[in-house]
Amino acid sequence: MRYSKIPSETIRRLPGYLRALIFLDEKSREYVSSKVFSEYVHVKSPQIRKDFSYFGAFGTKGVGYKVTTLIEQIRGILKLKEVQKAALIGAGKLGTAISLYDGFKTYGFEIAAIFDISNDKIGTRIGEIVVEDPWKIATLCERNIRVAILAVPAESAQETADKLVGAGINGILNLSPCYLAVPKRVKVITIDIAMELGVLPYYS
Amino acid sequence: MRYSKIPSETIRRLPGYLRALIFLDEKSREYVSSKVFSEYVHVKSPQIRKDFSYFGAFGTKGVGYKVTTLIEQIRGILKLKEVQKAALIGAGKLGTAISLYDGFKTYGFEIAAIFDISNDKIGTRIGEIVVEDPWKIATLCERNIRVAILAVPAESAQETADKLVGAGINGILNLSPCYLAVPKRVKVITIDIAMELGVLPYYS
DNA sequence: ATGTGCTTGAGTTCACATTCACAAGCAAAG
DNA sequence: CTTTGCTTGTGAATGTGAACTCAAGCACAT
Ligand SMILES: NC(=O)c1ccc[n+]([C@@H]2O[C@H](COP(=O)([O-])OP(=O)(O)OC[C@H]3O[C@@H](n4cnc5c(N)ncnc54)[C@H](O)[C@@H]3O)[C@@H](O)[C@H]2O)c1
Ligand SMILES: NC(=O)c1ccc[n+]([C@@H]2O[C@H](COP(=O)([O-])OP(=O)(O)OC[C@H]3O[C@@H](n4cnc5c(N)ncnc54)[C@H](O)[C@@H]3O)[C@@H](O)[C@H]2O)c1
Repeated sequence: MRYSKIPSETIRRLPGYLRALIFLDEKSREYVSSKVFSEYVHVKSPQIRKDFSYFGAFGTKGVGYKVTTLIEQIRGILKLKEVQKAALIGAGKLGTAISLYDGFKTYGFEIAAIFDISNDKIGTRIGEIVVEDPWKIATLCERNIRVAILAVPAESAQETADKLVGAGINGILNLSPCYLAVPKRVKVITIDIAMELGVLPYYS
Repeated sequence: MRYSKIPSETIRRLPGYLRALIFLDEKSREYVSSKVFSEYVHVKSPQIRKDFSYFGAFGTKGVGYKVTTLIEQIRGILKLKEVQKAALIGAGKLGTAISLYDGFKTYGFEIAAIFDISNDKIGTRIGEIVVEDPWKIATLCERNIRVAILAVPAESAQETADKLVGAGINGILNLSPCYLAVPKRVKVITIDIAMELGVLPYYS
């Protein structure tokens, strides 16, 4: 069947599916049924089948889904097939940890540029990448970088976001505890680690 | 009116409301209407009013909500009134950044203990806190620590979570890219920063 | 005291997401 | 070839949350 609209919640679950599938692939598992997969991703099996069915029918009845084709399908849907270059703004404590983190490549991201306003940091190397002056953010578009990770202090987050928008970026992962005002064409995801902790005591 | 069930989405929004209200309070704003508040939290105003109304009627018609009482109310609902001590497990790159981060106190959290398995780290100080051997995790309960932040490698995440559960913890913030199996009484929140990035290209 | 303007609180409607249930279908064995 | 057992894919039912609306109510001006 052809679905006209895909629930945003389905999209939100896909990266989690991808992560689990890559894990299964590394374990050389060839096929997985929605029932078994359910254990890995903590999503009920009818939900998993429905999610996949929005994009077509790529399972085999009686057998399950082939892990490698599923990985390819999800990569295709999420546009993660070719490596996406990302910029990191703010090489402080959190920014440095992130720039040295290798978990981004699971999703096809590669940190390709780092910017920081501090003179102590400009010109130094973090891993393989030389830290640049923020005015060079304007060159991101011509360097084919369309995604940015924002790890600057909250006070500077909006102005930096404005620069990024001006540079033609179309996605921002914001790690500061604040909302960013951006044009509709730009997608922002905000992760406030401390804020997430805030709900824990409620459930205790 | 007395509501029997509070939507989980409402609870999820409360820490964001709290953050914005604290910001307004610092700016010495005394009252805020749902319309104005809407701009700060990016939630539509009828939604905001409904969320608050689940817990009672603490607004004033024609005027809005008093910022300070709202802060107290939300702190009460989320059980954030008294300071909650938290433990950090894993003093690596990410763990160190987190332990030096002061944004947790907004929500009444204070990192009160740090554990790491590396001999190079045990006994050293991060900020004011001395890094301890993980076997001491068992003492958390008697030290009145009920919440833990998990920043160990993914391979060790489950075993560490088991130790934490054994120590009587009832909330875990998991920063590793994996699911944790825990008893129902323990609430786990997993934040996989890289995974969140995964949806960005889809929306480009 | 009365009117004006604005905001809350909540019942109702609407939209979206999850779950259910089962026919359809493949694989492997007999 | 047929049977058996399991799993998919999907319409329909259910559940959950968001949005809309508007009567009720407070503050302040007149
Ligand atoms: N450290 C954490 O664990 C943690 C956790 C959650 C959220 N955060 C958030 O992440 C952000 C960074 O935190 P941090 O602990 O790394 O802070 P930090 O002070 O260690 O680092 C901030 C870095 O940004 C640079 N910077 C400042 N203004 C800039 C600008 N306009 N352009 C480019 N670079 C600029 C500074 O030179 C510094 O190197 C903050 O918004 C913080 O609230 C941090
Ligand atoms: N660095 C990042 O930006 C980043 C981003 C997202 C997620 N993560 C996740 O956070 C976790 C930590 O990442 P990191 O970059 O800080 O790694 P890291 O290797 O720098 O630090 C891990 C620390 O955990 C300690 N450790 C290992 N096993 C332990 C155990 N059983 N008990 C106690 N301590 C133990 C190690 O000694 C080390 O100090 C990983 O799961 C990683 O996937 C990191």
